[in-house]
Amino acid sequence: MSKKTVQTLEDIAHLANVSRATVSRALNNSPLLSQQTKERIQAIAREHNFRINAPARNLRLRQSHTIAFVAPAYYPEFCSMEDLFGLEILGSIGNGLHSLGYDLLVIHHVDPHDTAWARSYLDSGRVDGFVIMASNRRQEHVKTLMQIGAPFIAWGVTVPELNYCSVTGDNVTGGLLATQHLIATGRKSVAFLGGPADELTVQQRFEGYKNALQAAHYSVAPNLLVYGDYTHASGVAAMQRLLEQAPDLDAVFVNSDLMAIGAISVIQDSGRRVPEDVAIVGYDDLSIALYNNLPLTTIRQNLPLVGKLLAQNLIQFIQTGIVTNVTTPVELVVRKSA
Amino acid sequence: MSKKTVQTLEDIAHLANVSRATVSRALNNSPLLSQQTKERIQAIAREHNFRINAPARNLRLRQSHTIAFVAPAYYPEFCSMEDLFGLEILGSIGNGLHSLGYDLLVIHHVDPHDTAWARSYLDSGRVDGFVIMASNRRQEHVKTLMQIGAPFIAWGVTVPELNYCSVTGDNVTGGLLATQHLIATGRKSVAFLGGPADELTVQQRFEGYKNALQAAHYSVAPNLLVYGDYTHASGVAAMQRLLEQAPDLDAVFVNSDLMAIGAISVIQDSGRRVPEDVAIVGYDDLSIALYNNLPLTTIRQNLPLVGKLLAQNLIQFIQTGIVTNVTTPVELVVRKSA
DNA sequence: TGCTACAATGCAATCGATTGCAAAGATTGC
DNA sequence: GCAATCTTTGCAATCGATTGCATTGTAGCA
Repeated sequence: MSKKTVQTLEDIAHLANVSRATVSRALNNSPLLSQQTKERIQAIAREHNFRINAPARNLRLRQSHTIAFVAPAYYPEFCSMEDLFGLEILGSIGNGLHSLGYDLLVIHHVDPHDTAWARSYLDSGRVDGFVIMASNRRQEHVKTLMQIGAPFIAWGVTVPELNYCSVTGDNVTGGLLATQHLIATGRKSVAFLGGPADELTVQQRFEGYKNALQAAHYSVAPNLLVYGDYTHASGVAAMQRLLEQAPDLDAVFVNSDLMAIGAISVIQDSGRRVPEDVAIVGYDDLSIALYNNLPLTTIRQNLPLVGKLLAQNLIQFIQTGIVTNVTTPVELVVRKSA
Repeated sequence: MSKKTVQTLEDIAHLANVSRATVSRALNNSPLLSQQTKERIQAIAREHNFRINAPARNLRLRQSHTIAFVAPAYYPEFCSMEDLFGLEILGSIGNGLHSLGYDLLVIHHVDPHDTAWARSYLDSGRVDGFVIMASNRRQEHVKTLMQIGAPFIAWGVTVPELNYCSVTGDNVTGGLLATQHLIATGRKSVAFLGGPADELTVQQRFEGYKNALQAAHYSVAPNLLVYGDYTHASGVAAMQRLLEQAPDLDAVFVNSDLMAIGAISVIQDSGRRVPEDVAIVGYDDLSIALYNNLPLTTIRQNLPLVGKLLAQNLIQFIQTGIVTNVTTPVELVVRKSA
């Protein structure tokens, strides 16, 4: 348990018989040094297990090499789909950042109207930028961050007229794949249980749904359309409405796994069977989709890719100012519910 | 979007017509300053929305005010109960740390045999300590961290003979509550589907199970005992064995929600109904327990409290060296499966 | 040999907050 | 009135890494 004795550049400098400056250049692979010297010093540093002091470096360079993930507020008694989704995505962001030499800080933001939190983290030099989960409900965040000029990237469809980095799933294709699958398996009356109707995300999924129906010469019936807010409870309520409006439906494309699970319970309570009488396709492929008692057929977002892109593109923006808006692919995962 | 002009102590010092030193003391509430001066300076700082520069402070104080949460390795294709549990606990740790003025860094640790990661974070001054999820399988981590003298706190039963901080659920009571509930609702043959048999956690839950049985004058039958590894798949396998060994059981106390869900599917596939024919009690009360198609009766760990304690006690240890080992309460949550 | 050009390295200031010590000012006691 | 004491504040060194500029050393060329 010997305490580390080689802690600073100075220490390495002594060992190598050079100056601090040279060690610094060697470790940063500066072209000013001869290859030979660099290698010699790097070897010594490695040998002594040298780790550069982050606070000192951050102070000097005026950057923290740290990105904050702004987690949705945490309510133990209320767990929305976004919370679960956010948690599942966290890991892949961490991986992406790590390979770029950045650390991941998690901050729990409570009050969406509070504008001080971002400044506070930025001004104090603790983070270089933010990753936020931006549904429409959180557009506030986007606007706040834009206003204070904070570097950030958002998951979700870009708010029109605002120019910022984003990564979003291919919602149109998602809606298309889900609906095509239901049609292909012989369903005749396919309903759409969406997230909030005013969200672009939801409108895009609806477009995919509509396209698939039209391609199969199905009509888009208004009584087959309902909306929730991604939560389990809203899925239950929406499904109840749907069954009243269209008792003879035989399939539902649901905009989240959590709502899908709620919907399934309503359908089963009504005496119908899933998937025999009514087929269900969910969205996101959270772990609950797989582990649900009736494993969910669902649209999988490529979370590892999403996380990697969020990390890479944010850092690119910070370093170069280039704004990127990318769309990630989705795929259909067929399990038991459809 | 005016760029901040008041960035440093120096700036505040000018505004207040005092020196850097005085401003520093005022903000740190030093007793060396008169109350009047402190308030005046604090007011100015607040007014100008001053945030102290973290890297500079960290450099000078040789501490980062940041704690690392060591997340279990992230495998997109394999999501163990511990991963989910870890993710759900993350939020509450963050809250606990935040109220103590600490930040939360998430690090994804890949290789359990790699011993360099901890040193690396510590030596570089990026974090002051670690929170780890320590099941038996991860005892390696505990030993590694002890060896290098890293400050840390672990979730889980303490490894015997090692002296470190820990927080763990009241497993004996958990086992007791679950089993008592099953007995109280008239079950006659209550099985135990545990995690790994060599884990202390599991042994404690078994003790609670045994105590409840004995108090009700039930016998502890060896054919009612099986073990898994917390994963869904292992729950399925274990339940199959159980049904062979004891086809007439009418209740199972399962050591994790994920295994419970697997067990339920096996039971249903065998033509039995849950809870009518076989009652199931899970463990942890993860979100999947609530949202499962058949909502799980389970033992809830008080995650908000757990997170708070992990945060508080780790920081206490860092500051004072006091080693604490606390046990947090659990409660029975009755839903549909038992 | 003498001069220029350039490669390799070192010096020292800098980033911003903290703190031991010194100094200035206020108060008390005699 | 003056020294002694206490309160309040400032000076300046310090933490460790980076980098513009200066310096030393070496090679090339006439």
